[in-house]
Amino acid sequence: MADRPYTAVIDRLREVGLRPTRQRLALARLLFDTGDRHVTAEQLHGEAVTTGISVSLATVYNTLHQFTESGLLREVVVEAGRSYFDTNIANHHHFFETKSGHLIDIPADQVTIGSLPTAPNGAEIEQVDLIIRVRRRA
Amino acid sequence: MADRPYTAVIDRLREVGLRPTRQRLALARLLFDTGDRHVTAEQLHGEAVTTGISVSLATVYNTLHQFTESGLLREVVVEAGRSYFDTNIANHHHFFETKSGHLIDIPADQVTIGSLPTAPNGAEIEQVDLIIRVRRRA
DNA sequence: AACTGATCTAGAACAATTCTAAAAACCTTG
DNA sequence: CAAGGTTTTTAGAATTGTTCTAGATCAGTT
Ligand SMILES: [Mn+2]
Ligand SMILES: [Mn+2]
Ligand SMILES: [Zn+2]
Ligand SMILES: [Zn+2]
Repeated sequence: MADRPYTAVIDRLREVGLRPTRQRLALARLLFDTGDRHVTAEQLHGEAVTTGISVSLATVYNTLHQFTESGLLREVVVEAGRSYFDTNIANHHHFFETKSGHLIDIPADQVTIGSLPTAPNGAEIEQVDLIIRVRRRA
Repeated sequence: MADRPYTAVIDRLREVGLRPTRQRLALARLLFDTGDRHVTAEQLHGEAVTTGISVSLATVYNTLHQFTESGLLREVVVEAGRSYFDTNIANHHHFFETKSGHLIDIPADQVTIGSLPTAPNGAEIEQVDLIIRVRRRA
């Protein structure tokens, strides 16, 4: 990843059928080049701008949704007015720190969910979200 | 509950320190007189208006939040742009039908969550939300 | 009935997100 | 390597759900 740092990301986008445009590549690097993260659209847009990447907020939204539909990201809903996007697409759960709005991963093997009820009326389970809301003590 | 249908609701509001005003009583009856329900503010406002109850949307929001703070309701977050209020305050979980936006209760005893990880860094667990997202098959 | 704080209200304001339609970029083809 | 068709990006307007504001109304007390 030293002198051709984009090839991996380019391939990844091609695999899911998304053209590797300048803004998708830049956003992908912000998202995937460091470890797992949980970001909102405005956060990511802020980072891009700070990093000197010129990209519109509309494109950030478009890209986050495209990445989510392609399985590169997962959307986590914990607050009514805000969407988080999670670069960790492995099966896992979350602590949500109500006050700060921080999400913390819980590896799937640290939680045992047994005996799930069957989905109602021939519906199909898409995802199981476990969110543990915590409050930091004063 | 036949000829003095409001006394039960009045007492319930008094217990949590909320004055039994005309609009709070009317909304409480819409919420609690039939079985358990999951409603949004605008849904409830619509119902009130349809039933001939004159109440502003701001009051519906105020009331839902006051009821939630008082423990008469519980808020359920499943979609980024919308808040559901749940009249079932017993410990339980939810199916969420993505397409229709319907919530279906899962009694707590139908799910086994074992071995929860300890909350991070001296934080305190406030609530454990399990949401099973389902898609109805065509 | 008068008083006083609580509550209600219309409408403005707000925050996050989505939409629009025109410009720019991308990729294939000639 | 230019032209052409398609996809993508963009600024700004629009939309949605919710919250705020400040004046009017109401509930409970005297
Ligand atoms: Mn945000
Ligand atoms: Mn709604
Ligand atoms: Zn995560
Ligand atoms: Zn419920």
